[in-house]
Amino acid sequence: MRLSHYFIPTMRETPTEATAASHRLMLRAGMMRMLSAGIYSFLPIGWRSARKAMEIIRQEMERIGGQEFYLPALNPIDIWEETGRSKDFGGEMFRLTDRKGHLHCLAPTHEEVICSIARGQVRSWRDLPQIWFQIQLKFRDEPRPRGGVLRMRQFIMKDSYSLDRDESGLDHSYQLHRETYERTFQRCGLDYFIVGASSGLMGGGQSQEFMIESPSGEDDVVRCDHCSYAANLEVATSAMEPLQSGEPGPLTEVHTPGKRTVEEVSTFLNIPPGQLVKTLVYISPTGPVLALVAGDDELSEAKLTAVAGGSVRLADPNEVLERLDVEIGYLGPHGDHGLPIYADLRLEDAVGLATGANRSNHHVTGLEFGRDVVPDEYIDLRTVKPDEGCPMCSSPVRLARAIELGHIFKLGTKYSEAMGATYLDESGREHPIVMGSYGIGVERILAAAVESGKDENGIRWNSALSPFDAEVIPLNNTDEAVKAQAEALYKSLTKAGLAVLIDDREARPGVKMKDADLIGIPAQVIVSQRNLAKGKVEIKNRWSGKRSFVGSGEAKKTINEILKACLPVLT
RNA sequence: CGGGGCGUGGCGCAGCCCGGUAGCGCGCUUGCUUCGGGAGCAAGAGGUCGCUGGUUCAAAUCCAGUCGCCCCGACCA
Repeated sequence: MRLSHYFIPTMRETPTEATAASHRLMLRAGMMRMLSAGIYSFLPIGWRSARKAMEIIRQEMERIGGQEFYLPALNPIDIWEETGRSKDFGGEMFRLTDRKGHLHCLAPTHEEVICSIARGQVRSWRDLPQIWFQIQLKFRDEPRPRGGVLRMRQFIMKDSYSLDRDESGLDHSYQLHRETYERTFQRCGLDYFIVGASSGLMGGGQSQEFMIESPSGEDDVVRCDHCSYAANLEVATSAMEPLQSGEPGPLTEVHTPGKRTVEEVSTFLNIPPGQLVKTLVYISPTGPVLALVAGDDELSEAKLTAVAGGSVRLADPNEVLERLDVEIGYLGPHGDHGLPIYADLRLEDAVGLATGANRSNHHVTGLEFGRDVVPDEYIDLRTVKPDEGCPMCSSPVRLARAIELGHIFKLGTKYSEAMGATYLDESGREHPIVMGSYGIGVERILAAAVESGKDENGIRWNSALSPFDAEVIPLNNTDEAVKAQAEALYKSLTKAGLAVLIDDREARPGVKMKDADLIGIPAQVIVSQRNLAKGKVEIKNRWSGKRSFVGSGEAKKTINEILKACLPVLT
């Protein structure tokens, strides 16, 4: 392609709204432009990279027998009503009405469409297993799009679905995806890691996320650098020390005027925060529940969700007052509230604790688990903090920000049961199809690659995702000899099968070199009077900055060496 | 949803308090010179000051509303 006629609107200055590094560079390098919050247009070089990422994904999916579909983004709302997810997604789903007044939505994911196909066409155990995938637009009305391409309202996702006859089939399909995702991200050159995760709105069982560390990320992860333990903060555990109990004693009410928070009560009563109990009221699908954690711990809503049987939200102060007749800040778990009680593991057998007295301006001391409070269940409810012991090896863990690149789920039969997607086994008995669901964010691959390869001059693409293999740069194309050699190189390299860009613009050398570094193509072929006089062609490796001076006949070989050096390898 | 910030040529910004000719840098066009890390000189083009309404002789500027965008937060009793 000729830069004189190819549309790459680079920017010297960065639009103010871009704060994430990948966002800034993708705008400056002319890869994309924003149309509206969370909605971006891909420009030619951005789209070339996106296509390369999608092609890697496609090859890896086909390698495990995945079959590519192209499913509708516009869905009748009916299938979403069948599974109850119209309600679950709520405002996050774009909805519209057709001219006949029928409700539709723009699909945020495609389990329902897959099931609607499967229930009509998959009849027999002989039809299973299947792996169906697509690379398609997804629509989610995110409350807060951000980070450029990192959280969008319209984005490209590779989503695949496995259909199996039983759990062991699902295990196998899940494992295939796990392996193929590893290959995919390795081929994209991303330093990913895998974490155990909560399955959120998708429902179902086991789930893992493929993450990459980045300050622009939105997920908090716990990582151990000593062993390989890694987990989303929502579900991470640690080798936590048991609660340090206070002195055992009788339950005693104390006057604590105006002291509501753990900090205030702790200071006022001169009791360490760890010997207080936080009593939280959550609204679960089955009604309000009490959740208890130590005063110096924070509750993980994801963990509570797992035991409460559905998404939970903190009750607001008025709800608590109406329901329990206690002001928040003075709530305690003792006394008969008539609600299910879930207590964090650290509280088991703890004695001599302080908590609210269930009466305004009063707390109690001497609270004893087992005597004053008998929780329905002791479970892990707390959020891990930095430097706590790794649950695998006890070394201190650290917290990091990460971008979620992909997510794999074992769905089970949630959707197939709701939508009647069943098959008949050998003995003629009907069973729901056992499903898995697996996603990869295509734009996030690009953003992650840009972030991890960037330097102070711009993007450094690896060969796998680079929009072009080489850029020929005639530094002074008013010089006929320079121009002639550049053109000759452009033609011969292109003929040799490389994707070549030539900067044939009438621009000054500095401009061309700055733009080339910004765009980040791995090999730069610099043609100039200076090099010509020496009978050499200059080839710059964008990653290392190293320049080689070779005869024009060796240019292709040198470029191929650079491309090879910049090509991620499977480990 | 809550808080904060910002909307002025393609991009980055000033002007707004204190109402009166819309300005700067980059980019763009033309010419000449220049040509290895975002050139110099000269001459140009380009703006309903987000939108609506109000106050006023007069509004980018003051007031009200509205839309859009960015950042932080989203209840831890």
